[in-house]
Amino acid sequence: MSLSRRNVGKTRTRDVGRGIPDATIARLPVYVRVLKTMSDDGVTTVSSEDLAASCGVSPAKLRKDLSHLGSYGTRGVGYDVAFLAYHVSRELGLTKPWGVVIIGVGNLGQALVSYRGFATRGFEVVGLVDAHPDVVGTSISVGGGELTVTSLDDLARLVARTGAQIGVISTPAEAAQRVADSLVAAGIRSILNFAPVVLCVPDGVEVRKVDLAVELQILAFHEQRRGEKPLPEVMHA
Amino acid sequence: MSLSRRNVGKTRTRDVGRGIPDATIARLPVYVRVLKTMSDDGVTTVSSEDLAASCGVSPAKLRKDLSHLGSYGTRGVGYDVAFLAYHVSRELGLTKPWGVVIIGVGNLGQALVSYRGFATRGFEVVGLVDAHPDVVGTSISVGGGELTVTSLDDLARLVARTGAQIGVISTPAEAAQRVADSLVAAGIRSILNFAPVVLCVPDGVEVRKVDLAVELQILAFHEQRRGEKPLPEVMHA
DNA sequence: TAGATTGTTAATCGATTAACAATC
DNA sequence: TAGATTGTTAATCGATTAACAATC
Repeated sequence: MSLSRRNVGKTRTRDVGRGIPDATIARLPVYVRVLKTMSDDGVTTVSSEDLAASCGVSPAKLRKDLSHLGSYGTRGVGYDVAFLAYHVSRELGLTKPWGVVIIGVGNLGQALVSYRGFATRGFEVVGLVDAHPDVVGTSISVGGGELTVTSLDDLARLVARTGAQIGVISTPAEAAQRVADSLVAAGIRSILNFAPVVLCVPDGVEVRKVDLAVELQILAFHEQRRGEKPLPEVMHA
Repeated sequence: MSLSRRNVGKTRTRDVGRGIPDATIARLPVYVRVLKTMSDDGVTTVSSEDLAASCGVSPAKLRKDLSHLGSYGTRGVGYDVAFLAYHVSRELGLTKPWGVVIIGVGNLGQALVSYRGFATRGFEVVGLVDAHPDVVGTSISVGGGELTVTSLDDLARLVARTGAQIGVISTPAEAAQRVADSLVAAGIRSILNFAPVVLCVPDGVEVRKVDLAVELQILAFHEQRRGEKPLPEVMHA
């Protein structure tokens, strides 16, 4: 997490709108998704107990999380699903669509381009960038339309023209830092990094990292631990 | 994180080998990767300060993390890169390769299959599974060889034959829970879930979830916050 | 011995949890 | 009013940090 973020101004009684804990923010998207699904299914009201169960958290944690946003429930009744969905969405900034530029149109990049989950949750891929001359100029279908892959040299113009706010790095590790520098130079301050490298960026730029192999390695650790104990009846005799 | 994990047996003076904090475990893969890169670059010794900088953490945190594994450094000198890399790898269970089965060979699934990062970090894709009849029976090239996509009905046999320990779910949301049930029935106890759903699994099964849209939403939140303050000179006058 | 750097301690900070008063 | 459920409080737990004694 960014070192530059601190809880300043703790004097206020209720921290509504400010100083929402990072752990809470990371869970809000889950709440939004589950609430919208419930809403689509025709559910109008839900208790913290039921909503928490659907979200895979404890009711206490859910209520605590929501209390940071304000008071959107009714004691003795529960939460209005649509009403709460709206307010959590708004808090996350999902009322307007966000423009995303994807840099690196290899295997992963192309999978991301055609990932339905982006469009359905408020993100629009507005630009594709690659360094490879063979790929630049190619057309790729995104959602409804088509996008032409741009050269990395044209990134700043692309960002200015499309108003993109988020950059996704899906290049090989070697290229990632250079791409990050270009993104920052182009005015992007939110980066999602799939390359297995620690990026250096100036203060004020937010980087989130997804490393698929890291996730597998954490699973492997637990798997190994599980394997240490069992079969206790056959102690190498 | 799994509710079933607790720090039991705190009586020991040093918790080497047991009770490593979850936060530490999540960082170990980063240390391993950076150490291996350094080792490949011919670096033989490194201080906690330099290694921490390369890993994007503080030196204090790095030393604290490593202290949970044992005492692999030399005071006044630093850490032997290869030696430390080996021991952290071993702790994570990366000395033997792990078999991975990927369920859902759509866009994301195919990107995962051809992701170099798996093989290079100790994971081998040993099975591909899909529900769609058109895809079952198809051959897909993985690393060196080829794999034939199997039907979901044959999952248990596939797992038994290949000895796979980890299941990756890259299906649409609707199919994910059923796939998880099949994986558990087939004996898999480590699942990496890319579908945007909260999976229900029995105790003892470890699930990690990667939700690409969630990462973007967290970025959007911060981006929105950033946008609230600026341009203070032009207060809608 | 003097300088460097680890491994550990203790203090701080943030997140989770359980319990309950407020209130529909 | 009685029953239900939120929003808040206070206690607990775990993670981070800074400082330093141990020791190469």
